[in-house]
Amino acid sequence: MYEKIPLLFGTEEVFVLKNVGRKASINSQEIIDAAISLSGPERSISSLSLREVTREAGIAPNSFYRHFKDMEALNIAVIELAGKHLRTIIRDARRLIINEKSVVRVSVECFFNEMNKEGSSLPILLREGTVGSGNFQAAIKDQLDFFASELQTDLVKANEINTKYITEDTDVVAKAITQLVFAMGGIALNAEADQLESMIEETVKMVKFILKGASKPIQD
Amino acid sequence: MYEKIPLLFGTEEVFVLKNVGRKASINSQEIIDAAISLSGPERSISSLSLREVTREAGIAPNSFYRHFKDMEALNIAVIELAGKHLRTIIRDARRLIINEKSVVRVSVECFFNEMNKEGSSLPILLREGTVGSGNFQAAIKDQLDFFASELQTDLVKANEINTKYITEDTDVVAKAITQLVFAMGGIALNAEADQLESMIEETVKMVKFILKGASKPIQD
DNA sequence: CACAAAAATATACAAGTGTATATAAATGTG
DNA sequence: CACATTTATATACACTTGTATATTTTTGTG
Repeated sequence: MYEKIPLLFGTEEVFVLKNVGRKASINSQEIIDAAISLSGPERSISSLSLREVTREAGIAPNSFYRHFKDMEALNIAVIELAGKHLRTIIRDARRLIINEKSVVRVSVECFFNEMNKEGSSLPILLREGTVGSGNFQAAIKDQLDFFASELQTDLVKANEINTKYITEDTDVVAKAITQLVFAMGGIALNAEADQLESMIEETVKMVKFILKGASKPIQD
Repeated sequence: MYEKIPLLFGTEEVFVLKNVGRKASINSQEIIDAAISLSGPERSISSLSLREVTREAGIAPNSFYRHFKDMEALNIAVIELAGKHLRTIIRDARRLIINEKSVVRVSVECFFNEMNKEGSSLPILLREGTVGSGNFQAAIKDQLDFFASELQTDLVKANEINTKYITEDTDVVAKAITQLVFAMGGIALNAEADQLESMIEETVKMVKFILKGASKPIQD
């Protein structure tokens, strides 16, 4: 798709990528969307066949290779997309936290609501557990670690502000909350819509238990 | 394999199952074992093909049908077996609890150790997350609910004995601990052997946080 | 308008799949 | 020993899969 064009830039020779020939009419995103729409409660992303995905995307099987090396590459791309999605959700959730509602409740509610939106990529991150190729699993682990790491940062900050209690072992607490919320989210995916509210309530309780259990009064 | 034999038993007609014809030389257990040995970190049980399993078991593909209706039936049988396995482990763990070591530590250690034994069916219960046919997922959910329910019973008992603190919301606490231990177990499956000890330590901490966070002093 | 380059498709093939049907092997009973 | 009955295998078929190779379609550039 691209051609390297040498240019003299000052004394340095640089290259510019130049587009020649036919423009790509198939978008990688369309393939990703097809994979997401095919995956569901009964179907994990890592079990989809190349032909299934291209069929859903409405393209020829071989066209796939212009965009991804193989199915593993596609699956990892989907996971990374879902991770990005997740981060924007949580960032947005923080903005909603004015003062009255608890941080925990707002975050969990955002998480669960976003997860139930049509075409969301979040469910994939929750469903795909601990199976798949090594690289695929590593990609999922990276996203969870990312989530946990941001959460830990928040806990540390909260410790600096709070004047009465501090949270111990912020790394373990962040990991525990992450695992728990993701596990509960995964269950909620298969639950009925009318059970969602009570599952949110349960998850909030669980997270609060962890936070309370990991806190101790400051001694001075 | 069996023939219904009508018998007059008092005034009631009853049936006795009688074995005629060829004795079964293929054991269902062998097929189950084949499935377990084929599943691993890179391969979920629900993604195995019928022919793969029969090949591993050393039998003809069609012989499979004498023992299971289809792959879903086999997968569910494996899950139920793993569940039984899990229950005996936890029962044994309780016997080990004399007094010095904490209940939490002993249970978690047993869980993690058993999970790493060669040919253990436990990993399947941890790996297979929230994908697969409806019946298959329901089978997994049943096992986790069973685990959580036993745990809740223990918590209620502990409340009756303990004279200073009681645990609130024992159902939510049991569910949280179950989800957390299973999630951590799933991660540990893919971890290096030398990280196992620290993961046990982390899990113990997490569970204690939940228990502590859900407890309050008795007021009289 | 040619012409080259890239994108997308068409065709093809070997390998694997679930399972229907037919056959063979093994076993208890008369 | 037959004979019925059940277990297990053999063969076969239609279908799906990943991908190699060849071809067509589309586009930018001279």
